[in-house]
Amino acid sequence: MPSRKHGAVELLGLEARATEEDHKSIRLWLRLLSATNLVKNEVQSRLRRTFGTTLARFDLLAQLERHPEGLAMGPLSKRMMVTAGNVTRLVDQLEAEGLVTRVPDPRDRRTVRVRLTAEGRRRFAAMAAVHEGWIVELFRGLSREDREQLYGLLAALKQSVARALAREGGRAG
Amino acid sequence: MPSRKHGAVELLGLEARATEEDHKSIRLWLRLLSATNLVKNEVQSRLRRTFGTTLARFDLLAQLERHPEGLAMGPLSKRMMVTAGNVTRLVDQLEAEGLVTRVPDPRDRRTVRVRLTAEGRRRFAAMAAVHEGWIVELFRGLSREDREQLYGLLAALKQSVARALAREGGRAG
DNA sequence: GGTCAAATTTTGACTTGTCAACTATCTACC
DNA sequence: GGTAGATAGTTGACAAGTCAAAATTTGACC
Repeated sequence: MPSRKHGAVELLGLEARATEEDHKSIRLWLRLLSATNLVKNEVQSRLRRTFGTTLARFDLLAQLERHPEGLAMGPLSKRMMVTAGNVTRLVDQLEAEGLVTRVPDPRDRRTVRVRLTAEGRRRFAAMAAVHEGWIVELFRGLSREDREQLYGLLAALKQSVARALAREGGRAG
Repeated sequence: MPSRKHGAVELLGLEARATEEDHKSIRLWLRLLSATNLVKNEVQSRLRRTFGTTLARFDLLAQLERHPEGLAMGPLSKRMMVTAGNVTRLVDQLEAEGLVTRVPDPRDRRTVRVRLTAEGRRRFAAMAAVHEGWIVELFRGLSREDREQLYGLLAALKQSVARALAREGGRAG
């Protein structure tokens, strides 16, 4: 039966191609992770050497700087993409250093708003300027078009993940 | 002096445009970080729920799987992009679980080669198949062209960072 | 052949992160 | 207005990461 044999060969071809595509997704993910780690490790090490601080603290200050009215722990942890328990302790430290304050919310006594102090704003501004220079330098090898394409593709990736999680969530909970 | 005034306006325009581009680099970096964290947090949580393991251990096993002859601590830590001190303790745990072994190198008694045990190979294979499915699903919303473009742009980014570090290293060390 | 610097791994002290359990408060409903 | 369940934050136990200092071995040079 030549037609059956032909069909089997085609099926095998399809399967091989699918597997090939799957491996490509893994390689893409590994490359995404390693590119990010490359930048992150470098920024981390420079923040430490130059300002004696960490990326987590810098990130926390950056979030607060964009919200002068302050942010509650919950939203703050969402924006930082870490758990609330982690943020609690970061805020403890930054509060002890005098860079942020906890302001009780009169409307809801469960929540606290975290705000930059004047000193925190001053210190962050100094670091942010230098930090921006580092990033510009590290990304300088990409053309403006490359940067814009990458920016767009990362948005598409975030959407892709969000949709996958929605499918998952719709099924399970 | 209209020409001088005109020049000043042009200069201002250039500076504003430069600052604009700088901010775009920062936004690109933040988006890269958040896209990566999105995937990483999800994979991390699934590895935990499904297999009771962590991304660090999974990654370590994955590196060893690609090197059946074993890897010394140094190269292993470079590939995982973490410090050797960290890898020492991860290997301690995986060795205690019977998934890897430390093999002394007869050529150089300072180094140890870390290898997968049969059990380690078996366990990793089971996890890797499921893991690949997760990644494929999370990246499914990107077209094949998008994935290939992203793959290329991430390579360009890694090169850009490497060149920036080389410039830096050439100057400082 | 001895010494001194470089390389490899480990260890200790610390920060960042997770999860699960706990406390306190709020909201909705009876 | 009292109770039940959801929501906000903190805490404890632990995993994963950092750096710097120690221990051991190697290699090169005099």
